[in-house]
This record gives sequence, C-alpha cells and structure tokens, in this order.
Amino acid sequence: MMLMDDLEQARLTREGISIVTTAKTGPKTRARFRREAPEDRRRQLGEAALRCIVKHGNAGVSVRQIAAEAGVTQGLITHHFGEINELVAYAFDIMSEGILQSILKAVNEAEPTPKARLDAFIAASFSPIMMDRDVLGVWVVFWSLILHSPRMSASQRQEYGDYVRTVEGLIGDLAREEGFAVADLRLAAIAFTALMDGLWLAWCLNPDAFRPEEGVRLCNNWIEGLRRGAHG
Amino acid sequence: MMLMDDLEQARLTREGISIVTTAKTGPKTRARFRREAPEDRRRQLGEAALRCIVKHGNAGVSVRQIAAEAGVTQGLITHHFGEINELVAYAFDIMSEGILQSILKAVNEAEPTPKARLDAFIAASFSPIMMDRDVLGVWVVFWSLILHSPRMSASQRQEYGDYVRTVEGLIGDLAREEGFAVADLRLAAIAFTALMDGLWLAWCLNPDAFRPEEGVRLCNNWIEGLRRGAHG
DNA sequence: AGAAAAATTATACGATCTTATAACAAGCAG
DNA sequence: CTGCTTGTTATAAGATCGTATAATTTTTCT
Repeated sequence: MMLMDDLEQARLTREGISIVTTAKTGPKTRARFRREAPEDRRRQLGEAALRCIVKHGNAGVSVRQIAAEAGVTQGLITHHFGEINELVAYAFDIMSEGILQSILKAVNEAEPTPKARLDAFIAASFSPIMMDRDVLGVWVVFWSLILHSPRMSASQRQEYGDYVRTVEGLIGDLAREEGFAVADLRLAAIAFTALMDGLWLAWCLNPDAFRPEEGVRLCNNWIEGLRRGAHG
Repeated sequence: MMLMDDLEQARLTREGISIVTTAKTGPKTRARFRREAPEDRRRQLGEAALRCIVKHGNAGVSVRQIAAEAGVTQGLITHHFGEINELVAYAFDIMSEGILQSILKAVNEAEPTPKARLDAFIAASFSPIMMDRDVLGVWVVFWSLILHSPRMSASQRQEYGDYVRTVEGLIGDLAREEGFAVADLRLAAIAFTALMDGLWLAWCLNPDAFRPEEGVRLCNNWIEGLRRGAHG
C-alpha cells in the first residue's frame, strides 16, 4: 500500500529479553518498555491498525493483532482508546486526512491556473498511489463500519464534506476563468466526485476493465460536458 | 432491505420440543427436521446469509448465525458448502443476479424507445429498492471478499461485464436514434456506470448529501454532455 | 531524592468462532 | 416391508476475541 509508505516508521521490536532473563534472574521479570506521549502512541496504534487491515481485511481489526503489529500489549489499546472501535475510527481519520493532503499537495504544486490545478487534482486521483487495491481493501472495511457506527458516520460526513468543497472550489474557479455557467455548483461537485470514486472503485475491483489514463480522459470528458453547458 | 423482500419466505422455526421432551421421554430425543433437496437447501442458506449480513455486517458472516437464521444446525453449512466462504460467494451470485434482473425488468416494461428505456434504467437505479443502505452493507462485505478471493473475483468480473454491456447498449441506441457520435462506446458506458455507482455509494454512506431525484438529474446531465459531444 | 501520576505489561474470564466427527432420521429403491 | 444413502442433528476441541483488573515500570514534579 503505497500511501502508507510515508507513514511507516521503524517501529519498536519487542525484545525477547524478558524471556531469556526470566530463566536467569527469576520468574518475575517484566518486559522493558519505553513510555511515549499519548499523542505519539495513539498514532502508532492507528498506523498499526491500518497495516493490519491491509494485510488481513476485516479479520485484521482485532485488539491482539494490532497490538502485536505495534509491538505492544493488548491492554495499551484499551488504555488509549477504550474500545477498539474508537481506534479504528481514529485510523479512518488518519487515512482520510492523508489522502486528501496528498492530493492537495499535488494541486498546490501545480501552476496556479484553474485548469492546471484541476488537471493536477485529476492526475493525483489516478496516480499509482491511489490506484492500489490495498487502499480499497482498507476503505471497504471503513465503509462497513460507517454503516453501523454513528462515530464513524460522523467522521465520514466531515471528510466527505471537505472533499466535495475542495472539488467545488476547483470547478468554480474553472467556470469563472473560462466564463461558463454551472447551475448548481455543489451538485456538480458531488457528481464529479462520484464519477472519480466510481471509476476508482471499478478499477480496483477489476483492473483489467480500463487503464488509469482512460480514467483521466473520462474525467476530462465530464469537465468538457460542463463547459458545453450540460449542467446549465 | 427491500430487495430481499421478494426472496424472503416463511422459514422453519426450530421447535424447542426436543428440549421439553428430553425431560419426559428421555435424554436421547432429537429435533425433528424436514429433509430438502440440496438445491433448495442451498438457496435457503444463501438467503439466510444475506439476511445475516444485512443485520450484522461482517459480523453476520458466521456459520452459527447463518445456521440459526435458517433454522438449522451448523453442520449443515459445512455439509452443503464445505467452508463458509463458498456459501458467501453463492449469496453474492444470488444478490447480483437479483439486482440486474430487477433493473432490466423496469427497462423492458418501459416504452420501446431508446430515451424511455434509458430513463427507466436511471429511474430504477435510483428507486427506493436501490437507495437502501442495507444493500450497500451487503455489497461492502462482498467487495472485501472480491479483493481476496479469486472465486469471488471471477463472479464480479462476469457481473460487471454484463452490467457495462447493458449500459453500452442503452447509450448506443440513444446515440443512433438522436444522431450524435460517441468516440469510444465502451469507455463511455464505463464512465456512466461509474457515475451511477459513485452517486449510489455516496448517498448510501451519507443520505443527507443529496436527494435521489438530484442523482437522477446528475445522470441526465451526463447524458446531456454526451449529446453535446463531450465524449466525441 | 522521593513521591505521585501515568503509561505499560501481564493475566484472567467469558463469549464466540471454525472445523471435525459421530450418531441419528428421512426418504428412496428394491 | 427392509435396507441403503445421505441430509441433518448433536457435540466436542481448540483458537481467537474483547474487556476488565491488578501489578509494575517509567516519567515527572516538587
């Protein structure tokens, strides 16, 4: 999962020392540990959760597996998050924010014209970082939770809103620059978002269906329809 | 889950008799049962699986829960499907086929003009039967399996192909009738499918984002773009 | 230095899950 | 009516899961 590479860090490998010393020093030695700021620990656990979900899908959402992945004991998750669902929701926030930031970075590095910025947005959305089945694997787990958990649902509403507003800005700027009209900017942004998400989903489920470049072209065609007043 | 209503049947409620009679007749009484044709039983189990997934999401995919839902014992699932994933894959086939048939029925009941048929297709895709979060709940479980199981992946490829070809036919007929050109019909169908799926997904995750009628309008706008040569 | 606070380990408990296996019963063939 | 096939129940074994609780170590603060 390429998106995660940035986030990954050298993580604490739990020392087997306690086991070795147990025989020597006595039966009551404990594993040594480093105490970390709650904020850091929470993030470590969140990233470990993402890695587990990538590797094992829904089955990866487990206190024991995530704790092992993070190199800590199970109780730590209870301590920092209370119940495991809270940890997963936190992981969802990390993931969402990471993706949006990654795309926004590409947009802001483009030339400051509306067209160039929109192109960068589309290109970033179909870059290898996004066209990754593992990312869908994670997303799918989140979706199923969103449907049942109010906490997750609230996060999703927030992230989706941010995303659509971003698209709204990009499209609005283009329309102003090129002088065409859009009847309902918010709805147009929703449609464009849906088109991109739908293409991404279809590709992840069946990468043979079309090539990413074709996805980019189809998005540009939608923009072309907007230019020609299809949403007037 | 409205789509399931058609499939639901009065199901065997397991008699507690065996427990009661145990005290009277002796310790060795067994539950009475009806023997059914493997084909029937498999379908019953498949439908029970769908009901469980609707109710409990991923957690519903469990031998015990599905067996209880179907009013049989656990061993029966092992007997008919071997491992549980095979049962879920079977449930996926039932579901996919049901949805496509449901939409095609609406299309074929419309007036035989390309425009009317396409309208019916869109309307059916945004009808209350489809705009149901429970349906996404089931689909999400399937997607996660598609990513990991070749068996499920093969089914998905087949269903997706059928779906896109249907859209291709509808759009192609309209283009011919109205006399506009489409450069790549297959790609256009993929885009339109993605737009509809993306809107459906967004709505299911967050029903407050837009109304189904607005979804229909956004689809029509896309068609309007096609008319105006955005995909030429 | 020493005590208080907070992070972390360690462990246990009860529930649920998957799979395997043996016993039983329903329906069909003769 | 009898016996065979197999759908079905019943039960057990072993793994894993979530959460609670107590003991211990690290860090901080005075």
